[in-house]
Amino acid sequence: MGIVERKSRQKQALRERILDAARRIVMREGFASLSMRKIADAIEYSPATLYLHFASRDEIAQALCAEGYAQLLETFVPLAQIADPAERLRALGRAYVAFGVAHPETYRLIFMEDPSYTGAALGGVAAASRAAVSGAAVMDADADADAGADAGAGAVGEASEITAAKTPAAGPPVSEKASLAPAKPDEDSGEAALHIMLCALEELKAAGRLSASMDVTVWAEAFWATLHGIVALNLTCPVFPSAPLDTVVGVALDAWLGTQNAGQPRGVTSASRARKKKSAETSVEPRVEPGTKPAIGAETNADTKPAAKPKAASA
Amino acid sequence: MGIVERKSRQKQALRERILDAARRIVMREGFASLSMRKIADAIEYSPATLYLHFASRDEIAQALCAEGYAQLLETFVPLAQIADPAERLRALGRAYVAFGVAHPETYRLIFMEDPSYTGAALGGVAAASRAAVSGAAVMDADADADAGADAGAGAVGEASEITAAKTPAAGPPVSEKASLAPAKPDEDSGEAALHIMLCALEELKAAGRLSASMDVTVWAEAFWATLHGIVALNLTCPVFPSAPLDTVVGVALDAWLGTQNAGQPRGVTSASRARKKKSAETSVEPRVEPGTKPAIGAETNADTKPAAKPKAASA
DNA sequence: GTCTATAAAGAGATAGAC
DNA sequence: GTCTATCTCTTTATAGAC
Repeated sequence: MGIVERKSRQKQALRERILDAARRIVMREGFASLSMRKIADAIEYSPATLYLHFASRDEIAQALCAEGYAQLLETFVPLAQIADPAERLRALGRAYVAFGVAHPETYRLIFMEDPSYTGAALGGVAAASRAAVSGAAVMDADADADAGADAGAGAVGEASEITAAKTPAAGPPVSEKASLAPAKPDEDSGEAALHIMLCALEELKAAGRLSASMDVTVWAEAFWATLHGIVALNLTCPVFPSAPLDTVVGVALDAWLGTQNAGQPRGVTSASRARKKKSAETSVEPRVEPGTKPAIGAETNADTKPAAKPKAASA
Repeated sequence: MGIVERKSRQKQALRERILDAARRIVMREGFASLSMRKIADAIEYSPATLYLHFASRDEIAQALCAEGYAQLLETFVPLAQIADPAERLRALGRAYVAFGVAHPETYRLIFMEDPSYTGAALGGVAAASRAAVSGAAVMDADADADAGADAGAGAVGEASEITAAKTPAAGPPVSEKASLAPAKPDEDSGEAALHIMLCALEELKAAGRLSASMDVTVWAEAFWATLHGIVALNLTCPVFPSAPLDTVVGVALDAWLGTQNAGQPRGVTSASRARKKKSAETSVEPRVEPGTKPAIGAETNADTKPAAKPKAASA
């Protein structure tokens, strides 16, 4: 029986190579210019071979999307343990923007390209959010969010392994993936990511720091829209952030979460912070260069913004 | 000389027909599937003819963008006269979202497609905004604004000229072009539209209703990003507004402009309004069906959301 | 499983006749 | 100015040899 297993492994390996190549092409040239031929060339196989592993270009795109959602979720998980819900939301917001800026083409693919891609991983999120809002008490949800549980450890530092483990398609080694659920790229990581935000919001409301009459889901969607707008404009509008992106994000967070700096991590008064914080601001997500002008943080494994325009198909 | 004029007119007419056809195709099938051949078929000319009027597909796209910006500006102009700056910003925000929802493919083309398209009409906006912030007093520009004159006929009244005036990059005296500025699609309507918002913001600050230390430009950009995010998610994310879009927009406006309903047009208290206003809400822009579930207002000349996915090029 | 070869469709853009 | 005809290039996807 070892033979079939080996073959299965080989097949799986080629599948991964295909996805790897596809991911690289998307990051380099944008999703629009991803083609079966390019993938085939990149992995030095014939185009026909790809169809033995994926039924169509679209299926590859879906797989890439799932990876993207998982990747985003990974940046969220370690932040889920921040105690203060407002501060946690701030961190999540910054991480979200940082993710979009660091992986422009991935973000584009996931959130700005095709409704069917965006919807695929978010299909049940509406239902999920409603469930969270209605029934479950504030904290019960993080039962599945084991990340936050043991995270009782230090600030952000400890949980990093958790996320590291859930890397993409860690497939074989993961054994019981249930415990590491958020890592699986083929799971609905998108919902999980939004769920983290929703939970923080619930706590915020429970703490009385959000109008009791406010519909949490609506608030969350509007908040998300703000973050998405910042990322999207940043990727699409060349003149968008005339000020450093950090500043814009800060203003937005202040608008949504109030100007209070209840949390400890930042030591600037809200008033002075609102205007020009380019210097003192320290972002929460790892590896952010505070002084960077336009980007929030981009060095790690970042998609390079394609020089070639991501148009449909130019001659 | 009448002959050359006639020929010029005919040439111009064909140019318009080309653009008309292109616009229809974009609205029906999305920009990605706009091709020279389709345009040629639509107007019953040969593809080669198109190249006598436009150097490339890209040039046609640029022209469509300019039209789109002008269209957006037109919806802004009548709102520019709303006296209270906060209320004006609310109206502008709602109009912006309504425009995006009513003309999804146009909005996509202008703000979500290619940076070069988005940047073309917004090139100088950063500089312009800075100029507005620094030098000119809040109201000074309305001297030369006759643009709103004919437009102002309708609903909101008299002051529309004010904003219309500041349309172009203010730099060279507006003189003759200013008169018809908002209508001309080939002018930088994009800047003008954003400028209207910027002015309202300046007034808001001048009225002391915005933190004096706040950088207006940053605030404006973040505010814009929120609106853009709402529209963009609405167009791209199938599950986005779980609540009526109106509600989400309302929450966002409350977050940015405070919860006060200083203006008169809406008769709901801010508290009750924030949660479920699907019924009582009356939007400011014309022709808005209050009861509509997902859309803010969509019947007039709306792009139909293409059934075919606006992907790159599917087989 | 993987290949070569190719079908079928579509794109942008141009040459040159009229 | 307009057309026909065509070049060149790209794409997804499949058939059938090996």
